[in-house]
Amino acid sequence: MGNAKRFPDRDAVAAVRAATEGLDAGGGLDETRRLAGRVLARRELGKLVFLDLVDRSGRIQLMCDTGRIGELDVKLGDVVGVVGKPAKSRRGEPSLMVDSLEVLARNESPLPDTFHGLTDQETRYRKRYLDLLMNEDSRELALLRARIVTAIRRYLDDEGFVEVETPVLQPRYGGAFAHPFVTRSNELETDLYLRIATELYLKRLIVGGLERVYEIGKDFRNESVSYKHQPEFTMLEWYEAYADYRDAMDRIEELLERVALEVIATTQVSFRGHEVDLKRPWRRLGFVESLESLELWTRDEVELRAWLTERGVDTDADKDWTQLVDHAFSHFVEPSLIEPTIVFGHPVELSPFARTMDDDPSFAERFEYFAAGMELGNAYTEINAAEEQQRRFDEQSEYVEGVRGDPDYVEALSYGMPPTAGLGLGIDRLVMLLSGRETIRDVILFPALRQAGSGS
RNA sequence: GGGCCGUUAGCUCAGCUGGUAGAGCAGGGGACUCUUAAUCCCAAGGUCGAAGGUUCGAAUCCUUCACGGCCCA
Repeated sequence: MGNAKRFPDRDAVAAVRAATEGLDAGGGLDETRRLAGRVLARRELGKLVFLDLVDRSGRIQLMCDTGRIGELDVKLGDVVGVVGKPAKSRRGEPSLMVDSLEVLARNESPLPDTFHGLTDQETRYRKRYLDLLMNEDSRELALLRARIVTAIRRYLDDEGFVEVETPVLQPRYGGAFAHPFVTRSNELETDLYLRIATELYLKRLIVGGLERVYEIGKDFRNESVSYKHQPEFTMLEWYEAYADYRDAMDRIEELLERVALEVIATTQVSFRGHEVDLKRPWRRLGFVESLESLELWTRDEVELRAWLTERGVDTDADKDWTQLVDHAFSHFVEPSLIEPTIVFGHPVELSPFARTMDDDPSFAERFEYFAAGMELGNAYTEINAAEEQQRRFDEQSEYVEGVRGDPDYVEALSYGMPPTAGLGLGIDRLVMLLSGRETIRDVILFPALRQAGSGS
């Protein structure tokens, strides 16, 4: 006992529960089922012992007549394999009448409270295995996240996108405004950056003729954490040749509506006190219009700074108009975007990879999309001319300290890139929205925390 | 980075105005053949996050630090 290396021909707990459906209380089936999982409750009445067995699909009661099957040597938390017959107890509880029970793994450590579960946030994050073990919600959320990612992949695969992988370790980082993590390659004798975006590599693949590509993977940003920020997070980026940002708008609406219906069977979600409906079409709002309506739109740096200061915003960290307008938008507009909203037509200065509008080159064919006051992602018609990209890199390095061009990327464009639409989607935030979880740490199985002090 | 709150048994929590540590669950022993937070009896379980200070005396008051949570930047 306890030495088994496998337990084959297992049924899911949920399947056995379903099999008891038609039974009367006290009734049983004459068919043998095998279950395995963890024992999470025990109620003893002399020679009759009730155990609760939990597997990934659910929970079921085991009835063990020790007069018939012998003494049980099972502790709470042990992993067991059982053979028995589906039945209902006299009280009508779906059960398995156990014929034999085998301990497959021993629990050597005291379990958290079986009634309250594990509620301490810190312990839930640091010892996620205990959280998953004790809290059904937590298990369901992990499975929900997997279903969301699978549904996204299925949609993109069906639409002819190719899933690819691009470097996490990059000699030059780019594709977003963010501070990178730096590491070192001993063999290559060079510093490398953990990617802050996959953008520039994916577009090289469009140059190479892959036409529709996507990547779902981790990006890394060496910045502050909050309920919607973690240093490593999961991002979807797709690039679609022969399409522009309007095509991307249609596609993201379609994707999110479809994923919601597929995974939670509704487009209506509740998040941070907001009721949100992801059903298409979403509201569309011009970037300038969004600020004009708050009397916060101006191209004049001094004027904008004064307006923001008047409204109690500390602009000390904003070095130029670009940062001020970004600050104004994220402080005043973003939190108000509750229903799904596409905000389009950003100032060109904020958008170094986006093509300009035909009727006004000071604005870019770009949009960001929001729900429940939170940005979900960003998209644009990609610059596909090498000279223009180089010029925009040069302009950018005037605005933003530390931003440099990427000659290798510009060279790739010089070979000709089809007109292309690109889009990014924050997977963690989408999971937050669809699950109603209020912090990103809940939807990431192992969130980044400070190293535990001697105290805990 | 700032403000507020928290940290007591493996887990969930009490602990009053400063008087020297409590319960439930889990774990150990025992009773019980339809329980489901099973019930009942017995015994055991603690560096009160850490360090320093005030005091005759500190889980409790003060200071610093660590970690976490919420809000703000």
